[in-house]
Amino acid sequence: MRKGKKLREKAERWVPNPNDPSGDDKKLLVEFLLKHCDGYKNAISIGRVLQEVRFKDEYTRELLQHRIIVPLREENDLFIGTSNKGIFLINDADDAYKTISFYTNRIRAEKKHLRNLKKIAKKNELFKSFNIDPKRANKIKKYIYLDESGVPSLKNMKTDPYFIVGALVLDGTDLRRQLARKLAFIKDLIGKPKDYELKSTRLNEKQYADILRELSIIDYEFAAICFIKDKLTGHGFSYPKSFYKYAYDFLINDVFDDIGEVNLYFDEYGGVNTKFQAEFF
DNA sequence: GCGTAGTTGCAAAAGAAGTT
DNA sequence: AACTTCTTTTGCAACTACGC
Repeated sequence: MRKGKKLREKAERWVPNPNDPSGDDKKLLVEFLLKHCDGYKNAISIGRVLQEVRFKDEYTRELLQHRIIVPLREENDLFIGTSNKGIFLINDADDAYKTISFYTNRIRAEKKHLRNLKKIAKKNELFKSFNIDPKRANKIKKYIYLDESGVPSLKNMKTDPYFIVGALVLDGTDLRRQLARKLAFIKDLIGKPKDYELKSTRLNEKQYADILRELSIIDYEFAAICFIKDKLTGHGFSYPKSFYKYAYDFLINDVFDDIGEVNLYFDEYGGVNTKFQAEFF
């Protein structure tokens, strides 16, 4: 409980930037929240906030969000939580959890749409003759991480019936940084040291759920292909090297959209790194 | 299925700042 | 001075979740 108290005290001490024209109204809102909306159980709708607080300026619902609430969320000493009941001041773990869930679900829902649109765009070749502004294209860098499971050989089918290749696609460098930060946070969350190597087999169910929830906020794309060796008839599959190459060709072509610059990261396994990477381009 | 909650992208308009 | 380009302001519309 000590931590919660600390946050509250920080909010009490919070003062706006003196040359912020909305500073006074921000302070009014923070004071109102401290008095009436401490914690998610005391959430109050923006409509009621507008009725009860004597702001200096006139606000609509959205204007209050744009000018006051959103900027306040960039502050470090307090956070205005949200739920379907209204806004409130975050004080303890429950409050934070409520708000994190709210955002996470929202983002997940939007990402579902994003994925579907990308799929449809690809299927219908919408981007085939689409030229992105070259000035901008240079700035978008993609990072694709590739990894496989199993071996690309048809030799030991009983013990090793599948060959799986997977790709993780990240847009831009700041996303990479974001992911690194997130992983550090996750290790902290499940009580592991910074240099701990995350292995899914070493996690219990709760840790698994926590990690998936945290990662779901990051905007990555993921694709994987599973080859069932039993069902493979083509001649080329009997050669591990061409099988391997075919698998990654297939995956990368599927995962690719032809925008911007690409960096490929292969898993170190088998020293294939440079050799195969060279063969793809 | 409808209404209400918060949130945010979008577009239009207005203003600011460069450019020729 | 005229034109263009960028930024800011502002309300609308759309999204999901949830309760009825």
